[in-house]
Amino acid sequence: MAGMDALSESAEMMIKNINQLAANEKRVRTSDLANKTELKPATVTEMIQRLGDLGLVDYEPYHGVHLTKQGQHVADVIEHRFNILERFLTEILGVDNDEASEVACRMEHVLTRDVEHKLTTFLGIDPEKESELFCHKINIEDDNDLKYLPLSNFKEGKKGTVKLIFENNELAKILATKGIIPGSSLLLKKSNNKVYTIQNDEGELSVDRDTASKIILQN
Amino acid sequence: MAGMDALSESAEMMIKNINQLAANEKRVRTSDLANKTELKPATVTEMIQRLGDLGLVDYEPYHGVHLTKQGQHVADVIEHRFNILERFLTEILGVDNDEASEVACRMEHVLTRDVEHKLTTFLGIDPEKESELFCHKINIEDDNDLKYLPLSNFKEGKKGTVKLIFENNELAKILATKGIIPGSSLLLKKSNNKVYTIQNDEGELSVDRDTASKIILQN
DNA sequence: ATTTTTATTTAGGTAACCCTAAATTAGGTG
DNA sequence: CACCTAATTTAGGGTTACCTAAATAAAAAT
Repeated sequence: MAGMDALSESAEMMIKNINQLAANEKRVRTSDLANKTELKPATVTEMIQRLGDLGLVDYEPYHGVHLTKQGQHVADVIEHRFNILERFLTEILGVDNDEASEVACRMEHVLTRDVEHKLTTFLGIDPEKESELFCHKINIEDDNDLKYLPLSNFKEGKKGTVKLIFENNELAKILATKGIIPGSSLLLKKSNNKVYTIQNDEGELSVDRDTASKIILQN
Repeated sequence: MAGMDALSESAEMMIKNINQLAANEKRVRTSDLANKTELKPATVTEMIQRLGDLGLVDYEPYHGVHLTKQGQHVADVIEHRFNILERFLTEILGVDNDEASEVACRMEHVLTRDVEHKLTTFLGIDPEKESELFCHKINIEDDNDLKYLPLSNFKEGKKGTVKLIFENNELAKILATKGIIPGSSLLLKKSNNKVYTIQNDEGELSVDRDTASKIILQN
């Protein structure tokens, strides 16, 4: 390939920013990039011209840029690395969000494929499958007053995801026949503190309180 | 302080190299640095002049350099970061030595104090105590193929020791009720990439993939 | 359609990092 | 001590990545 040499951090950042602004599919304008990157417009022009020469963006003077296939690939890799690093820093090390974001943004340019892969695995993500999807979903924040509760403490009408099922395998096996397995979701239709009626894709069933206390959900 | 702006990667590398060559306490010569860094002598001269202006080295034309107190501090920080990163990459992620060394050498310039600290703690080192000693001891014993892996990446039938449990306290608490706590051991009985059935002294339980990814084991 | 405003680019400058080639200095030798 | 050689520095050049100010093109307004 043409531009197989490592790109500079600046170049990679520009590509990343183009990608982020390109969400709305139209060409990205110089001034938008200047805003986002805190660079002067003239500097942006210069950069995107260079990226154009490298075949990473399609640049039409006075009419903005968009990423070429090659450029898109670079953006995807960078974004994935950023996400992985950010997750590692926040979830594993407990670095706070702003700092994690900054550090990840600097480290993303320095990761190798192998380290990226190993980190991904470490985070419990299957590198093969998820790599593509994961790239474009930054869902680190969102909810996260995620509560873990046994079904016995769930509120009527609430939907949740089964996270784990305690104790004996037998119970787990029986529940499994009704589609109640870790990872599945269900709705608590009714409960009166004695009988818990739940519904999922496969129908309804009722369990006693003791059983309910062994099914841990996340709402 | 004078040079409180972040140093460039090049500048930091030069300081690091000066420090490494200064083991034998005498002044470090231009040609030694040129050799070690793979830069041309003229380039080295230019760099160390810049570092001199910043007060990081004491430079006497034609007679080499040595680090000032300030420069020594920079070198110590960088070296510590390098060691920590290298250990993390090799011991925890299982990256092979050469690559770990290279990546660590690029990342060392990008770590913040906080991340450095948290990583140090993560490696089981008390950041306060060891910081000084650790700087100068690269004791990456090749011992072990001890890998840290999330339960979600564990092989069926494998036994392991729980090293840590990520993320939320609540989950950790729930798992603890079943004896899944850091330091305990467990066996992954079955897994199908969706449901993970584990066994320990206190019985069996099943967890979903997401939960499994938050339980880190050492085999 | 012409003018005005705004966006963009070009031109020209600075600093960090790299280089080669030419000058200079230090140190060892006869 | 003068000389030679090897180490070092200076001089001059190139690229990247920034900048400001001036020129130009596009878009908006009249």
